[in-house]
Amino acid sequence: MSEAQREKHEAILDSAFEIFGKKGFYDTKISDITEHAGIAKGTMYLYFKSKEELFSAVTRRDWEGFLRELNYQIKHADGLPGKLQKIAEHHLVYYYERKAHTKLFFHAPNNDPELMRMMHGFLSRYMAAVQGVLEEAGMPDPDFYAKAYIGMLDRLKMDILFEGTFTREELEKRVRQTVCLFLQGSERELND
Amino acid sequence: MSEAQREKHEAILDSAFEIFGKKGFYDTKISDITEHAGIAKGTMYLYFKSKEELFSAVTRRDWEGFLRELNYQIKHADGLPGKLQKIAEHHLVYYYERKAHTKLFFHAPNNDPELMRMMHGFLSRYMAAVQGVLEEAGMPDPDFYAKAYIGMLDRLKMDILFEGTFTREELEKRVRQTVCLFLQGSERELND
Amino acid sequence: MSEAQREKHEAILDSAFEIFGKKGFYDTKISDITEHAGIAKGTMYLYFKSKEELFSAVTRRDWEGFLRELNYQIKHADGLPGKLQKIAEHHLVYYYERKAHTKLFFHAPNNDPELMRMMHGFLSRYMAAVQGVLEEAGMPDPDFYAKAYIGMLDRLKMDILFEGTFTREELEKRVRQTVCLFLQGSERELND
Amino acid sequence: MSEAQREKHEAILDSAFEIFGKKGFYDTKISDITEHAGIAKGTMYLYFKSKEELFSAVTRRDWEGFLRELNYQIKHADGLPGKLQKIAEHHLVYYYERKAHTKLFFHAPNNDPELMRMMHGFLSRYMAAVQGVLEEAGMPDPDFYAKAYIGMLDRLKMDILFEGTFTREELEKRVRQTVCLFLQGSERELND
DNA sequence: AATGAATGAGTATTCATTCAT
DNA sequence: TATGAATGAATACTCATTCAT
Repeated sequence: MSEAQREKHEAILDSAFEIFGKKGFYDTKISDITEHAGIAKGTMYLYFKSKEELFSAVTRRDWEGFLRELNYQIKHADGLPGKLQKIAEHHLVYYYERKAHTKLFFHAPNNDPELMRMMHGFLSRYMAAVQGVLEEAGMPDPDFYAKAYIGMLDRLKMDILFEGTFTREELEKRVRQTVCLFLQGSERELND
Repeated sequence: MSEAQREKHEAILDSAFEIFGKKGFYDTKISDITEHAGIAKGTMYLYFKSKEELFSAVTRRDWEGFLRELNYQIKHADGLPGKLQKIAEHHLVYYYERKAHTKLFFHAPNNDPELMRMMHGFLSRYMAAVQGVLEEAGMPDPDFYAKAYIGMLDRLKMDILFEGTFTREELEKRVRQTVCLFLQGSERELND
Repeated sequence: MSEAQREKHEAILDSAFEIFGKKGFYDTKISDITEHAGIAKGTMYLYFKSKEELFSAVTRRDWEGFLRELNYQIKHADGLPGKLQKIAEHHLVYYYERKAHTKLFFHAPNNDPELMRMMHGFLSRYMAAVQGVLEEAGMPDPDFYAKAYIGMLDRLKMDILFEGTFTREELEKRVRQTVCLFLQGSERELND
Repeated sequence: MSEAQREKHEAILDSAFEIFGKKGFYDTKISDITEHAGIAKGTMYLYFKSKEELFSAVTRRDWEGFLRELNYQIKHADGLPGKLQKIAEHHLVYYYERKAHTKLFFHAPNNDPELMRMMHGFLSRYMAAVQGVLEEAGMPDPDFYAKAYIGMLDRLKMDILFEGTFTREELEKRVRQTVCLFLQGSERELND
């Protein structure tokens, strides 16, 4: 693939990310994307096999970036609390930066087994990364703890996505609270 | 509405729960549901305004049952740990019993604002119930803690839904672990 | 048919005249009419065989009234000009009084051969009445002249139906002009 | 639009004129038209927005031809009687040639405001042309006389459309009679 | 490589009519 | 007679994908 082709490939992905993120999979027409990219409808099919595959490619690029950055953050943080904090921060900031593209996560194609498999793979890699951190620290049952940690983060992202007024400061507070809850539990907060 | 009508209304909901749960919203044809219910296509429209509304009604009935049972469990449990345990158990058992209907949760109509609003309402009521338990126990920032707790449970349900071999025993273990993590944190598990 | 039945029969026709006249054949639902008449849907079918037949019956009643009155007017007028004037007056006043029911004339069922035949019959009787007047006065080719006269009137009714501001005075003026044109032609109006 | 496209556009209009004219708007399926034109169903929608718009386009093309020819005839005729004769001839010949397409005029879509507006516009242009002829000849109240003249013609066309045996000779006779009636009236025909 | 005209499968919904009560 | 719940036929339109140029 030539340099020019690589650029067109990226341009299509950029447009698709924009439009899918704004209107969702089903409300997006191929022509919406190709017009936004300034190319003909047929051209998209030279680069991607189908609308579903284009959506998959958008998602894949996004997730690969997520995981690359995640692993970088984990590698450059020290200690379990430090690493957990970076993980939480990364998770929440990621969605904070994609507030305008929520439909990418909530209006995906409903019945594409290929996409399902891919998403499952990404979640596994995310899981594995967190599990690795916990194992390294000597945590037993890292599978359970990793899932629980990610679950917390995933629920907390909701406010970020759908509450227009959520600030970066509140986000940082959530990060600290989550790490603290995960490590020390909530009991110590109770009035005896 | 007569008794006979109430029964037909329920019968349609039962069929819709079955078929939507098995094939998802988009892959289900109205005729699939009405044939399964043994009625004519037009009859469905005497009871529900549209396919979307039928899906909403199925979801609503299910969620109302979820919340009714949840509140019952909370009321009849004692102490914070006891109540948290019942909440976790309820959440996970609910999905355990609906393993055969996963599409109900993952293949809903993508862009029905009415349904979105309704789901949001149910999540709020779920949140409020958990928050109430935490507040009662004197927990500060109950909003944050409730979200984190529900997040953990929601992530853990995934294995239940998609891992065919998940047993009731494993489920009970997950419940105990979750309560323990939530109250005491994970740090104490570390090998120093 | 009992008296009560005759009354219900008329009540249904009255409702149908109202609703068909306001919304047209295709945009009128049987239930619109029966609700307006305060009866059940099925009851209509005890009095009329179908929606088309109901429309036909409405039209028939209206036309029969038109023709009855027409013949009465013709009988009680003297001389050709007098009779022609009454005919014109009757035609235009008839539509003037039905300004609120235009859809009865312009949104009839499109493909009901029965109705077509019936309408044709009424037009023939209308024609015959006018022809009779002309024949009586010794007019040759009364078929042609009757058609021409009715054609003029029918075109002139349009303003009455669709021009909201049309007054009874203007209507009377039209009547006089039409009779005059028909008898004496337009040439004498020319500036030589 | 390329030459090939212009041709396809016309081909669709031709087919639609045929089928609408034979079966009427409501009894014509889009697939009837596209099959007759030898194209796919979707292709029609590349050229026309909807079934209604296609019908409008057919009607428009037909009326534009009618008005073009009308104005040509008027321009090339001399004197009021000559011009009136050409108008009558044109009106009646037009329908004579469309005897096989009556449904185009009597089974149009019932409630398309766009089409109503368009038809109104064409009638106005027809009116204006006739009015122009009368005004030019110094006729007072040309609005009334134009309407009356067109009304006569419009009623006379009926025999042409629905009487299978109507000949061109009879048509010419009707034309002469109509002009004569319009100019000189019918009174002079009376036996005193 | 790029184009964009042509294709055609696929389905929710309405409402006149019936008939058991 | 009157009711009204149940029926089921019937059809326009969209848009992802193809392929001749």
